[in-house]
Amino acid sequence: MSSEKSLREIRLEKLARLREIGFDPFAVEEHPIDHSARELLDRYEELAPAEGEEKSNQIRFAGRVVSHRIMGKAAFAHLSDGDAKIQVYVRKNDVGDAAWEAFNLLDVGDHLGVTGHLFTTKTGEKSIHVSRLVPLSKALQTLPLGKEKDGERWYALDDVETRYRHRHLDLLANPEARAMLLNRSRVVSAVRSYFLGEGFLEVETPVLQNEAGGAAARPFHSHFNALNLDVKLRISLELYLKRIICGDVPKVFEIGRVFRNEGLSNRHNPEFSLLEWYEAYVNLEATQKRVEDCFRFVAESVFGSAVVRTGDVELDFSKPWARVDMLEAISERSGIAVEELKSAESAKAAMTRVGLDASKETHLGGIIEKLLEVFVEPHLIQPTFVVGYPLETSPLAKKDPNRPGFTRRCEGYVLGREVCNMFSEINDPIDQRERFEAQVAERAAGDDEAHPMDEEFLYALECGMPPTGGCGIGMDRMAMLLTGAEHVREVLLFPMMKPDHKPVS
RNA sequence: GAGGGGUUAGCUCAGCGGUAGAGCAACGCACUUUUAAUGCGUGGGUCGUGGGUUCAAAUCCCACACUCCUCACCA
Repeated sequence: MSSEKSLREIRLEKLARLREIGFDPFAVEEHPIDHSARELLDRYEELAPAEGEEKSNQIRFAGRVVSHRIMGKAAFAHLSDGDAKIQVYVRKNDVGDAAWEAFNLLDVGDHLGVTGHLFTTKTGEKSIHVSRLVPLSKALQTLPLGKEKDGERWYALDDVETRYRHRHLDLLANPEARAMLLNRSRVVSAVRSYFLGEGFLEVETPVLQNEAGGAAARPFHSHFNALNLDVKLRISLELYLKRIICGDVPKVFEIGRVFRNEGLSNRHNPEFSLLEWYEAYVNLEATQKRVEDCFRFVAESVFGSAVVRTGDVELDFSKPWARVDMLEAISERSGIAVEELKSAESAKAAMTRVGLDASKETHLGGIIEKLLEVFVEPHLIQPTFVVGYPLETSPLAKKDPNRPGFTRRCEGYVLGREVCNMFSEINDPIDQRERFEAQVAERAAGDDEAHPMDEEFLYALECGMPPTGGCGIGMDRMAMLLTGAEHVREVLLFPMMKPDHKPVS
């Protein structure tokens, strides 16, 4: 576009002029910074010089020019270091003719380094009185930085597509979006430090696999040229991690990207970060306790409190989570008697009676989970564990010895959404083989998400795995609920987007 | 995959058959404590892409692309 081209050309001309007068911004390699903008503002009393001592109390700062006001032979600008911004005051007399011209050649978006002393303007704003300035980069594009006063903002970057496709613009222009993304990273770091602090070993297992197992999902397919081998991208971390347990590493975890070839939604991105941990010699209840500890630790270390406010809800992670029995919860919310959920036939009839389509259901477990999803999940706002999952949908969880047809499995819910899935891992290789065989039969019957047979994993179990508790938490969903994000894309730096055929501005 | 909304200047948006608009940003001049700086002046658009209807299309119709929302799909 010609107008945009001309804006860019104007900036290129300014760059050329900067170089002519000895201020080539791209030739500069460094500009040490004594304090962040936030520090300068917070520690102003301590850092500002006394009257007459300005020259011996110089500080260095650098940041992006986010606004500027030039008034004849003096000028103001705000420099942002991303976290906060501070005003700088430049006078022609103080910096000299060449630097003054250089300053006048700056645009919003450029990076500038300054040396000067702290002072307060007539209107009361803590600022830097500049004695020396160094342009550090020239932005050739105009940046969508809005104007701002007293927390009110004008003309900021709002277009969702631009925010996701050009995330750097979002990061530098939208403080709320930036905070969410940074907090997501802090959540992941806090999770890692929790498990390291608890004596877990962090590992990395293969992304490229012959068979993608450990979850019910369609995988992505790829090809390894050197071995002429079709491979799949992992859909979970589970089976490799349990093989490490079989190697007598009793506490192990991984935080890694997994890939599921499924739809997009406000809670689904095809690649997402999954945390899984496995702990030998502990039961389901101990794993639940770990989930509680982990959430409390993360909330406290990232947000400073175990009580997190998100939207208009206060989530309390300081207390043990509520525990509800799956069938009882369904019964309570749907009016279906627990007795009706004992056989596929009666459960189907009940499902139809409450107005749901039962025609696609092939087994009791699927019906029960569907009923849970419809009737119970939306009500689980405060942290809640739903205990007792059906055998058919839990091919890797130990059978509940006291309850035929059910397993020692539990899922945690917060804000009406599943946040974690944990169970006592099957360590009986004969049982595990039977479960896989049942899954293979379902796959043969047309369920392309049924779990494939994994002989390598079975061999490891045959070599002996101790009783083990394991759990998986979607890190993106965890970040969403802690940051109050409504869309998973708000906690992903670069969410999945179709190729854009429009010219890049 | 289905339905609905959107795509106009760098950004945020208005215009919805009759010569493409505003604010901010940009450019010029003035201004050595301003802060959504101010005053005066100036430039900037294949109106998402491709067809069609019409004397005339940003505007109406069709197709396509991207996008958002809802639904479907989604241990």
